[in-house]
This record gives sequence, C-alpha cells and structure tokens, in this order.
Amino acid sequence: MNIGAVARHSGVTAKTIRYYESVGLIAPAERTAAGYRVYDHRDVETLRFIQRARSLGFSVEDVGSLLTLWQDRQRSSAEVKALARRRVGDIERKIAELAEMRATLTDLMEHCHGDRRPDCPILNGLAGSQKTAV
Amino acid sequence: MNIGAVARHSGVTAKTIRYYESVGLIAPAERTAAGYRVYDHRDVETLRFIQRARSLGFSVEDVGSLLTLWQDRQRSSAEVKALARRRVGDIERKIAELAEMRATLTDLMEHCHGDRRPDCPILNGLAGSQKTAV
DNA sequence: CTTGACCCTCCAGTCACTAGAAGGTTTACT
DNA sequence: AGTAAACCTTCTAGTGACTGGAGGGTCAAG
Repeated sequence: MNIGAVARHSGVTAKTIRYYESVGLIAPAERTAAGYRVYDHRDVETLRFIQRARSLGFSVEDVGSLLTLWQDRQRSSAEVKALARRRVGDIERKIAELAEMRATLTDLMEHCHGDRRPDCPILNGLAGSQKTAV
Repeated sequence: MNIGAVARHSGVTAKTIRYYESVGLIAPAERTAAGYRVYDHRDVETLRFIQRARSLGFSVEDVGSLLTLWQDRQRSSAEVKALARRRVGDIERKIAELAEMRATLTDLMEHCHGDRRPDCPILNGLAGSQKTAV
C-alpha cells in the first residue's frame, strides 16, 4: 500500500503521515526501490488509533505514550486510565474557562443595545470597568 | 514610562508588547535618544483593553478590529455586538466539542478497571470500536 | 567606576500541521 | 514508444501568538 492508499483508509492525510514519521510518532516505513513508502493493514490501524486519540485532544506526545501502551501487552491499564483522567481534568478546566468567557461576553452583550448609537458597554467593559472584570 | 513599567501596569509582558508592535496591533512607540520605547498612561489603558479582549478569546486580529472600534467615537455599537456574538458562537462550539470529548473519555474510563491487568477498554476504544466512536 | 537592573535587536523554538515548489515514478491509454 | 495524469519524493517556509536566549547597549546608585 502506498501512502495515498493508507491515507484514504486511515483518514490521516499523506502529509500528516510523513510528518508523524518525521517526529518519530510512527516508525519509518519500508521503501520500494524507487523510494516510495510501503504500508500494510497494521499501519492503517495504528494511524486510526492515532487519529482517534488526537481527536480526543491528546497531544502528539501523549499519543506517543498511548501507542507504546497499546502496543505493549504487558502494560497496566492503570497507566492508561491515569493518562485519560489527566486529560479529562484538562478538558474540564478548558470548559470552565470557556464558560466563564461566554458568561462575561453575554453579560456585556446584554447591556449593549447594538444599534447605530456609538455608546457600547461591550467596549467599556473591555476597557476595564470593575463590574465586568473576569 | 519605559516598557518594563508599562508591562507591570498593564499586565502584558515587555516581550509581548514588542511583539504587538511588530505585528501592527499597536502603533510603534516613541523612542528616547538611546532607542528606549516610551509610553504613557493611555498606552497602559490600550494594553489592558487588549489583554482583556485576548483573555476572552478574541484573536489578535479580532482585537485589532475591536481596538479600531474602541478608538472610533463614531462607530455603531452594532458592529461590536456582532463581533461579540460571533465570538460567543465560537465559544459555544468549542464547549460542545470539549463536552463530547469528555463524554467519550469518561465513558471509556468507566469501563476500565485501572488495575494491573492489560485489558484496557480505553485503548480498545481508541483502536476503533464503533460503540465509542466520536 | 563598577554593579545590576534595565533596554535593544535578532534568531530560533513552540505545536501540529499545511502549502507549495521542484522533481522522480507509475499506470493507463493511444 | 510516447504521453498525460496521478501518484510519489524531499525541502523550505508559513500559520498563531507568543517565549527564550544570545549578544550587546544604557542608566542610576553607591
């Protein structure tokens, strides 16, 4: 399988696959005489795994750890669970932060009539009034 | 006021102030004979404005628009409100996405006993089982 | 007159790709 | 055999929003 085929099957673009190889997330692929990278169905699975982990917000570095754990039959599931738990904590902090931003913004918006008049409480709020401080 | 003082008063680091100048977000500062940047209390206010807007997740480009609107005494509040509304939309999409990630991850975690046994539903889930697909 | 705190510019690195240039290979069709 | 399209290769550079560091100049106090 060439890189294009594996890209289609895994959902990871050819560019990104080369990138993953260059940063050591995946092992360098075998090559044909002409220098083309060759893959098999296990590589497709690995790339799918990577893609799902990335879509869950794991960093490429985290995915590296997960891959090692995935491929190591001896690993304890506690390690994986710990990694996942940290990740959930990160996600929750991020959500809380965004919710706070939204609250501040909607609060500012509620006081803005949003018409042609130049007086705008949103800008006043951004300019530093205490009552809307984050 | 030197850049260090304005940094302390505005909460934006000196590095970042220079960066903002370099990308045109703020006007180039006046200089002393020795080449030191000189600021006044209006610059501190502008930088505070920028920081608050950035902390609400506006991109530097958006902050540029907001700054223009802030400094334009003739502008309508409708423009500002539209920008804020788009931003709230962005935030909500982001929150929804993160909530989905969290749901998938906690779901996977609930089925992982987290002891020393290598059987781990998180990894199995990441490897592509349909029932935990995102 | 020296110490230390401050300032300057410029270059490189971060993260996770993505775009594009310049060129080689393979496949299908005529 | 020729050719055109679709593939592949490497390389460089760009994204956003900074951050770190090198290598140097300036200023105020003691």
